[in-house]
Amino acid sequence: MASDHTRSAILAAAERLYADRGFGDVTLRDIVAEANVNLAAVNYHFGSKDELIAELFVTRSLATNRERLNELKAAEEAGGGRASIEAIMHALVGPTLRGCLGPDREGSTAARFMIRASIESVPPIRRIKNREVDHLRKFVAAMRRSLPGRDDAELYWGLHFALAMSHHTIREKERLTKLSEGQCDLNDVHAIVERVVAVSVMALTGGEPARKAPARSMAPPYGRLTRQDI
Amino acid sequence: MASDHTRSAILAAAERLYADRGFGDVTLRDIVAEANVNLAAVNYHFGSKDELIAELFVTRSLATNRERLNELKAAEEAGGGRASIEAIMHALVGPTLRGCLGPDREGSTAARFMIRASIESVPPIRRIKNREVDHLRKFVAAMRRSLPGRDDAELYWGLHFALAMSHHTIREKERLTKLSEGQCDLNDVHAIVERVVAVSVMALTGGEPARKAPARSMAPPYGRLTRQDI
DNA sequence: GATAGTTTCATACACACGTTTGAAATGCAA
DNA sequence: TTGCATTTCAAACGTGTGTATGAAACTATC
Repeated sequence: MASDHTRSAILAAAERLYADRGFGDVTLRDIVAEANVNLAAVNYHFGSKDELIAELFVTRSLATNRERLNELKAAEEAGGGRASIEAIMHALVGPTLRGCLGPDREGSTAARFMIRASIESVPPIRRIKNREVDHLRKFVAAMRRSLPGRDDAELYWGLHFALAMSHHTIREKERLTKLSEGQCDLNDVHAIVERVVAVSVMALTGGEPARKAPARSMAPPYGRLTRQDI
Repeated sequence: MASDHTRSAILAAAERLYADRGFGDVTLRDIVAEANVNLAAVNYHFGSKDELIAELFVTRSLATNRERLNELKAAEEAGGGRASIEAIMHALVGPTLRGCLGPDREGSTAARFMIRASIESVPPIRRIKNREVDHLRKFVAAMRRSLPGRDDAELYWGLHFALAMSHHTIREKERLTKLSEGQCDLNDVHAIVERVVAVSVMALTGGEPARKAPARSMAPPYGRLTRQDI
């Protein structure tokens, strides 16, 4: 294996191109040209185009999910096993929103890639997203601890709406900017997170406002992926 | 032109197939086989595959938007030029949710097609959706009349979140059902509409609950489309 | 420095796709 | 019927695609 140079070059080039032009418009030939490697290298290193896309998405997804769970764990420990519903919602939507809208450290190709993945929904990515349910159950469990009296269905709806608002904001940020003629500030990620959390909490509790929480971000460089799930 | 038989058969077959298998998996050859017409007929009648898809989507979109504006107008007239914010949100999300989730009259292929269009986001459909901004401005205007003191940005965010919740519910209804193990009832469209409206209103006003409104639906049979916009 | 394993490379394969073509069929008016 | 426009049809076109192949280059171990 030696240096992994080819492999990493393919991953980086693919992410860059997909981020810029979308999945539909990028061919393997585009990718290998951008990466300065041979066409056959993709199938040699990844097996197929779909597996390449899957690996890109899984890597980024894992990072986000890890962040989510870290925040959740931290919030629960700080609260002696029971986090506030605000903190839980924060852990749920914060990493995704910051990862896609935030000023992320090493250039925003990872962010733009995830936005694309959120918009275009190509088969290999859809397959991975469908496994996200287990991940979300951990949040439902935390919510149940935080709001013990609540009907479970209410918790699911609250979670669902929180994801709705964060994903839709990511997906349609251009449209919202255009519609509002710039009056909605899509650059202040912190404010957006607070806003989404506030509405989510209202949806769950039926009133009273929200409060604060910390900040982090996504996008590691690519290394070899130790095969695991989302 | 005679009977339009071929044209309509293509539209019906295409909508059925796209609804069932998605845009990515259906070729022109599949469509003409299903419609029992010749391959060249598609290009003869529609010019290209993309124009066929666009026509399908525009037809259904127009119906929904018409319904939205009708409800909005009715609400504003009933209120003497100023509708309640509940009624406005209702007019915004009701037709879409009923159109995609409701038990619609003539079989649900139109509904399933619109769900697909909401999930897959193929280029000709994206192009059409981008023109929807003008349509939404009418709702912003109504909201401004209904909540005169509010900052415009707040109105845009409220509208944005309302669309987020309704679209995400349509797009992810399967996942929500799975996640909640059936505890979230995705069949009771009326209840869903009320729920989305309630949260939207809370997002806009910061508290107090919502109230009721009427019901209608989409999905006309296909006739020739008098060329117009969304 | 020969050998075995890994990686790269140019090239070709196979084929599914949207579109085009030009002729045949059909419909319609005079 | 004749003539003209519309519509249908079978067939092919051309190209862009992911993938497969088999030889060459490289690397590391003994």
